[in-house]
Amino acid sequence: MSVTNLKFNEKPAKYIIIKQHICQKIESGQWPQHYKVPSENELTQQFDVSRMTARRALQELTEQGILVRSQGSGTYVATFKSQSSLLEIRNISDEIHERGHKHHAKQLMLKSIAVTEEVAILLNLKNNEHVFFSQVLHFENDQAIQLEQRYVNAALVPEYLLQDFTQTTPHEYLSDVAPLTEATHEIEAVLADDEVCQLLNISNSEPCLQVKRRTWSRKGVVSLAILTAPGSKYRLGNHLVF
Amino acid sequence: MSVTNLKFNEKPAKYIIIKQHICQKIESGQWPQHYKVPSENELTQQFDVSRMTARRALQELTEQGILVRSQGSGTYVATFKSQSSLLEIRNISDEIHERGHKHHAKQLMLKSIAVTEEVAILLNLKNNEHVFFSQVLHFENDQAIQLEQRYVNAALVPEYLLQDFTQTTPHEYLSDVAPLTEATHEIEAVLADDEVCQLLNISNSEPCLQVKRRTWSRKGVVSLAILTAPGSKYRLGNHLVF
DNA sequence: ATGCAATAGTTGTATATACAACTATTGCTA
DNA sequence: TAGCAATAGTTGTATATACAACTATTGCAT
Repeated sequence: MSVTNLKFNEKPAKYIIIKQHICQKIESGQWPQHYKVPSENELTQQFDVSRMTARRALQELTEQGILVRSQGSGTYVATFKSQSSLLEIRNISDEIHERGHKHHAKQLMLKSIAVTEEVAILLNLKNNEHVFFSQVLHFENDQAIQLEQRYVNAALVPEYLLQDFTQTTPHEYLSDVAPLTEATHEIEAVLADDEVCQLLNISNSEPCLQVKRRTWSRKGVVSLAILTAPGSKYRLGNHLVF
Repeated sequence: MSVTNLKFNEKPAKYIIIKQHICQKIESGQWPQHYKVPSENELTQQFDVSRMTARRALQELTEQGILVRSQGSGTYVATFKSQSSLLEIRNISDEIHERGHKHHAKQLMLKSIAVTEEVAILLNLKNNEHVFFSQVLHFENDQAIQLEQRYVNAALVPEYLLQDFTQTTPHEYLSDVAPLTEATHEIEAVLADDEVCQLLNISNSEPCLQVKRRTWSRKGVVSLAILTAPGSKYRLGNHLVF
């Protein structure tokens, strides 16, 4: 959660000092997740700066994912501390689209099931609670290239919203009902199980990229999506190194 | 390269309009890479806004990686167009460190070799030109967990800088000589070849995450690093979904 | 107690201004 | 011609201000 961007022996700019102060509070644990940080006006007084300078500190930390701001309400410590941003990976469907390939998707099922132990942990549910489970198979030029398995927390999402996942990403169908605040992802190289191999028409020795995406609203974990894709290369972003 | 963040039928804010205008120029190809975009003052006049508003547009596009700014010189279209930021993956060494595991690394070699065809393409060299090649094996609690193979463009980096890669990332050893402006990454699931399997002490059926990182200076591609890691899970960042 | 209106507080957008820091060019001088 | 100084232009930091948009609370009226 480093903030400094300056040479030695130079006094950092005021907005940098405020950023460092806030980061220190968060790193030390004094300001936990969801803690309401001082408002722009309070920082203005504390650090004897103009509101625009205090604002700049809050805004940059928000862009870094460390804080979350809400107009009319305040600024809060984000649920997960930000991490150094070195790489980016883009939304897989976007990537396919913009490469000019012909993309379509087919929803194989949508039903209510009892969660497995692993899914229960990731969705923060008790064993055997029910979730909505859907499978969507994505095609590129009529070849299956990615399987999406989505588990949606039934307690947080009304059933009538759960219909067609072939075109929608979570924030598209949930934004009104339960605003998503964050998403976490885990990426891993795996060998798919037999069922997935069959759907994707690959052998069980072919390495696949697997992305587990969890989306959050303020009420808890809303959904878990497991994306499995063989052979794909993903071009990652191009942040400036410094 | 979408910019909009607003509801339908609402007039976007002025700084959003300027961002859209710039994005449109870049997307259409009218403003190619390294094109010098209008200065803050020029945008101020063109759009009849204050300098701070024009500045905000340029600054946000810079944070998105679409533009690059240089004090005293100007603002330029970045080398690679930015992509929608949905995921982040953090620097692998950082990740290991912060998990509290004991990490160390061993440099297996450093020598000058003729490039293979694939490396030549990625480094933008001709076949059989020479590069510096190093292999660094990373350990976590004395177990090999990642192999880093780095190819450095000899024409852009003086030899005396190439010594110990076990502790350094590219921008640490290159920042003075050839400022790195950008880094691109490709991520893939692979099966490692026999040599790599032996170094990492894994079987040749174990899927590995492989990240290819290319770093750039203004003079061209500086280095290619190929990171191969079996079994690892990488926690990805937590950008707000919206 | 419930519902609603007013209010205070917070973030969002926008302007105008000033000076500092840095870069690239111009033009002069040796 | 080569080197240096002055200069114009650009981005960086910082302040002061105004109003808009939104939220949460307070307090009143029913």
